[in-house]
Amino acid sequence: MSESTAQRRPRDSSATKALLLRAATEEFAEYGLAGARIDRIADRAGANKRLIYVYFGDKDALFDAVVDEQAPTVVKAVPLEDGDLVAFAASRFDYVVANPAARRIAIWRGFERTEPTEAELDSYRERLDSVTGAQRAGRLRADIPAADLFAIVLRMTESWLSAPVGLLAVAGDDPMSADRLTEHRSALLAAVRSVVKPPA
Amino acid sequence: MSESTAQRRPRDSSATKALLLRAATEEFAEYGLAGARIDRIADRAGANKRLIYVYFGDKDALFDAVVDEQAPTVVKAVPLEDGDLVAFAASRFDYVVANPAARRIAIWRGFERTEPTEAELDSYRERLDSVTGAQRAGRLRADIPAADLFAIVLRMTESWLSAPVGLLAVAGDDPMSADRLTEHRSALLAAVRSVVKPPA
DNA sequence: ATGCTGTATATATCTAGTTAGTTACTTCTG
DNA sequence: CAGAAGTAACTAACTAGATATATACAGCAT
Repeated sequence: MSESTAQRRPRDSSATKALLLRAATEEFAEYGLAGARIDRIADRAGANKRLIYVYFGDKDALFDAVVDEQAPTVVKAVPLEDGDLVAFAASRFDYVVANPAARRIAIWRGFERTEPTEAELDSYRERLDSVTGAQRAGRLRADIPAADLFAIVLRMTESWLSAPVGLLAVAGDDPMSADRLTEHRSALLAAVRSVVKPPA
Repeated sequence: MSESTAQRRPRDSSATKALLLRAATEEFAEYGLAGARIDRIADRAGANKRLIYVYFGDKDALFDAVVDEQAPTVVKAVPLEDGDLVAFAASRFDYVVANPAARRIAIWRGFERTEPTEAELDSYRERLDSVTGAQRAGRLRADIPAADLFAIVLRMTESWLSAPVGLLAVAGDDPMSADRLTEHRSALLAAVRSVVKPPA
């Protein structure tokens, strides 16, 4: 009977590997490194547990694989051009709304791991250069160091999504509805504009 | 020999309980709920594991106890008076620098748990009222809803401490030195001032 | 001595990682 | 083109070590 019910997917190692990575991303996003369960990842992927060890190594290596895939994806999806931090904030907000897992992985990564990769360093260097350039050109305020300004704007984009549940609960109904998100988005952008504008 | 080496503390259930709670706070801050180990908590406290179950119940209940103690402490330490969000930001930044565990617990709590307590709701209500009042009085910009403004400022205070390691790494040397923290503090307050100022 | 505070030790459950296989596909050979 | 031989993808069942929780016992204080 298993032949009729459990339609088996054709054998394809790279497809299976991709499914596992996807499942791992969800699982780690939800439970973190320590809370994630290897068995659950295999189940989510509809694949056998053993294949995780074949394709990725141990649990830590799998987590690394997830992080290593996530980071460049975000960087590409959320560009920072000419130091335009307002556009950056808009883009990042949209991205995080659409991909909640990305933010959670990033946070957990910050908790569990410490060493940034070389690619990561490069991408931050690039972003800081962009900010510094815009500061020199007078398009961004220059009384705040580039790194500080960038860090502040970065966190601002997550304010609503990482707000304490208690705050959201008293803030009115369904803080995550499409309308409410749109409302917050404008608020966020107005705030970012105020922060980055060069003083008159 | 254990009698001679391990100078025994006099029996005092409430002192032991407090030690356990303290130890649990550190442990949970460091590893999260799933990553925390009951044995390590008992060790840290220099108390017996069993007492955790006697005084608090199971692991989850212990985590709740930690959270329940943490929240009011932060609220008291970081006041919001007359909707003065700049002073609030300064105070919160200082508090979080001094108590890194508080922030980590709060984040983990946001991940693992969902239901806010009634006391928590009250404290957020109070804070929002304070912001709304200041908006009406023209001391804060009113084009951003109180909840959004508060959420944004709240996250801004953590920008530096929760910044990605990669960013901090390329931002110059020792981002957590006293001098650097002072520098960021002024940057933060300047940014908050810009955000909350009513448009001219 | 009696109840509260504390300890040492057991148990039962979980879970990461393994071992030993089976199933499907590919390729070579007559 | 059959079909044997080889290989890659996959699976189920297991193990060794952790880990949360429970039990049985010991000392202190009133």
